[in-house]
Amino acid sequence: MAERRPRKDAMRNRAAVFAAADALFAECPSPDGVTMADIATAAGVGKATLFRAFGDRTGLIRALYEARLEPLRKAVEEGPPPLGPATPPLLRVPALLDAVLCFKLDNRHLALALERTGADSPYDAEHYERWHALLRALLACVPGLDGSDFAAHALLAATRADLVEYLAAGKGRTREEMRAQLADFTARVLGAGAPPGTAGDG
Amino acid sequence: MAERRPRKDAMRNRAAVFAAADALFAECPSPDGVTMADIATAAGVGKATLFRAFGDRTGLIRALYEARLEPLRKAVEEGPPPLGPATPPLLRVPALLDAVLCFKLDNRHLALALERTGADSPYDAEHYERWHALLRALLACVPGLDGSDFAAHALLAATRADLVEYLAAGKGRTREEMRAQLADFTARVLGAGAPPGTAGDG
DNA sequence: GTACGATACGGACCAGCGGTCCGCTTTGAA
DNA sequence: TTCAAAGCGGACCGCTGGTCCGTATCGTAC
Repeated sequence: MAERRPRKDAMRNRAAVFAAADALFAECPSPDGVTMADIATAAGVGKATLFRAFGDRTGLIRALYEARLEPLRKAVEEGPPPLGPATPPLLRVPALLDAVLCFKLDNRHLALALERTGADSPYDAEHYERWHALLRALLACVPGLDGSDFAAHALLAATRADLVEYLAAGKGRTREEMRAQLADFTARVLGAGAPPGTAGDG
Repeated sequence: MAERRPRKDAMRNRAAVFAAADALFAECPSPDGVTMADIATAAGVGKATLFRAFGDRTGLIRALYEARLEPLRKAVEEGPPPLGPATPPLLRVPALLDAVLCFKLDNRHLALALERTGADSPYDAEHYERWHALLRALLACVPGLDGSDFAAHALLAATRADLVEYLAAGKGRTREEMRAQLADFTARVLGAGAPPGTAGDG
């Protein structure tokens, strides 16, 4: 076994850092307002500890984000409908997008920090690939929908963190308004191939 | 007269800075790799000149971007169809989005630099408001399309610079592939009312 | 309980960035 | 030619992400 369990204090510090970072990002209006030194101080650890544990700022944010995302990921991969795998595509796609939107609303600060963390494209993140691959596969089942690959990107782009932030904080959109609008848009994309008369709901 | 013409050297320097910055951003893979000092050196001016002329880094990038965008803006506001105002909405919307996509492809470096310029949201830029307002107005004419406001945001999000960069550079998509896919997607959004005579699927 | 090697800690430290300041040069009109 | 004002530019500053190394802590073998 090359695996060696980390020391207790290391684990405790890791948890403390997560908590502190989460709180700080939540408080601060702009992710850039939160420095690594801030996080270290708030967590009661030294700066070097952050970098040792997470590599760099991006690594810390990403780790935190993925940790928060974990429940949703699990619900999608092995949970019950409408998120889980047993759901038919035409229902699952809107459910997925709605879940992503809600997650971003609930974790705006983190999503924002992640998506604009310096030089890294948000599209390089592993979880994006996951969402995209899944969505693409589902869209491929939709009749008449050409280019499911791009459509998946486009639909996910509609839930970009800074757009969500802009609409929610800047434009005062409520959560339910945004959910309804995204659902409308999604239905529009999904439903164009349906023969007239069958796609009744609005 | 409150207006006083700027001095010759000031104008010449401004032009030199534009040229240098454009070239540097085009060369450098990441916008962050281009520093203000780099631009100043390449333009043959002092750093302070940059800040005096443009306020800060964001101001410089924004000014450069808007300058490059100017022809397109004009074409949209007073040009001939399919971009100009005389075009019926169902034709103009795809034309606009295609034009935006092409612009971002042609100016990837600038668009990327602008959209992730530190703390500023790309949605605060004036030109975004312009595009959105226009698109929204056009979408409002599309029968059966609820939520033209959000739909306009979502369609524009499909042309985000980092997505374009990701698809073009990372995934090797050609220009024409991307144009076609965006056109498909746009048509899908526009055409939920069953496009006449098309046997599209298959 | 104690001694000891490995592991992790943390604050001083560094390079590089955006942004500012002030003495000097250029400009253009009298 | 003169001269005031507009503009210039490189030294300078504060702050950031990131690193280093002496030191404290942990887990273990005795």
